[in-house]
Amino acid sequence: MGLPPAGHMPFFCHNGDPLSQPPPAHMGIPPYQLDGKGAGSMGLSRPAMYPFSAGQYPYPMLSPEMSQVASWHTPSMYPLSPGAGFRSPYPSSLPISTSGLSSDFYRFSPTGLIQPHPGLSPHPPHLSSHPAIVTPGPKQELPDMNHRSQMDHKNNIDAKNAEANEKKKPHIKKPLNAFMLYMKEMRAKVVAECTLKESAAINQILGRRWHSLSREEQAKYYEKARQERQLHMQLYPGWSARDNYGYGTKKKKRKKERTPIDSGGNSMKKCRARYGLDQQNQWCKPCRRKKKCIRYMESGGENDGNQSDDNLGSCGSTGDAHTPPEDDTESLNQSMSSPGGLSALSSLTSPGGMVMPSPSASVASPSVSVASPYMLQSPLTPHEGYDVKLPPPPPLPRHPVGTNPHDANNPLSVNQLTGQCVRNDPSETNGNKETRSIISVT
DNA sequence: GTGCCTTTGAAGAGC
DNA sequence: GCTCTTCAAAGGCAC
Repeated sequence: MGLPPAGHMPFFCHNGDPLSQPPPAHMGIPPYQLDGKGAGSMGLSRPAMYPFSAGQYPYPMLSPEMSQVASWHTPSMYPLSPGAGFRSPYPSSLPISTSGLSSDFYRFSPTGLIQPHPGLSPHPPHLSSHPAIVTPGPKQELPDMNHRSQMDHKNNIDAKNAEANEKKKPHIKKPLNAFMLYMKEMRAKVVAECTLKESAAINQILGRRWHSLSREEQAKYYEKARQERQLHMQLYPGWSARDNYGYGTKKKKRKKERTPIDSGGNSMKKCRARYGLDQQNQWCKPCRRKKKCIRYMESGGENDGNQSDDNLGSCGSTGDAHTPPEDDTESLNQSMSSPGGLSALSSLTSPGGMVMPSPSASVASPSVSVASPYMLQSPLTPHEGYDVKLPPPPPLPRHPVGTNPHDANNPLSVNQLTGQCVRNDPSETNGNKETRSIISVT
């Protein structure tokens, strides 16, 4: 059959090295990004794929510095975009164009300024063909001029068509969020660098890279996204995200249905319920990211649903067949019943260990996250206080891939160190994909 | 031809 | 206020 699920795909670059290795610790990954899912547990890494020292990071483009150069100092945001018509140049007449905004704002083309809302007036042809601003929707059936008389006879039908056309008004897409902007920018690079073309896999890589970005770099994307939202609001004042619900077809997503455990059960607790607001640092990463609890935690054992969920970003290597999510961090804590030992371990292996003692630990609070650069600008976000009162350091800091002691791919991983492990031969895993699904680290 | 996958973030609806 | 759902991009894949 075709490709394995993206979550189980080995992500290789041409040289066989794992993709998206996070930058070395010295490159300044904020501790709050060293969460399990975003880094370690996503496990895109391949077995024993950390031959390079910090200074030998094989992918310069993966380093925040380089990505920053590529991203922020190039006039065009999509230098690698093959399609010439991908985005028309943003008109210099727009004041916002000088603010460092990406060309992505073309999606809110200046034509939108002329026509603040597509529902108010017909779109000019060039706009209707614009792929990013509004999608043309279903193919429009132009009346055949030869049948005009017949059409005249069917004015009522025309009226209905008009109504239908009105219903088919141009689709105003949502403004891209920070991550989407980042993805658009970096996708081409990842595709060019790697053998992957499948977007699901690419997105996993980009998701990890996103987490490996420095706070400042992410903040730039957040700022761009914020500006894009503002522009979108200006262009389409009456637009609501709700307008796009159910757009196109009867498309109905049911992504999360594959986790039957969500159906309920006392054994499943959410992070919030489990740890409470006071200990958000122990929440799993998605919950922290969302600033709310989005994930059910199973009290014991694993299941396919969880695994698939936890395996996000996994390269699908043997070692990552069970990549411990951040939740597993805790479970590991419990199972080992030796926080001290873990601390020592993490200090051995994780930049988190290096980061935590940092005086800049103010950012160590997961809640401070990056995630809200807005917080830096606006006090409106409900995250005040996290800066003020630092929670005690989490029992086990998050680890970027390669430093996560739980990561079987890490030579210093718990598995490796404890000998519980896991096949680490990339050639084997590469040659026999079937073996990947067999491994389950307990 | 259509939906899914996969990521994060934003926003709306519902309770 | 919290939770859930949908959508935004992207392109290969499955049905």
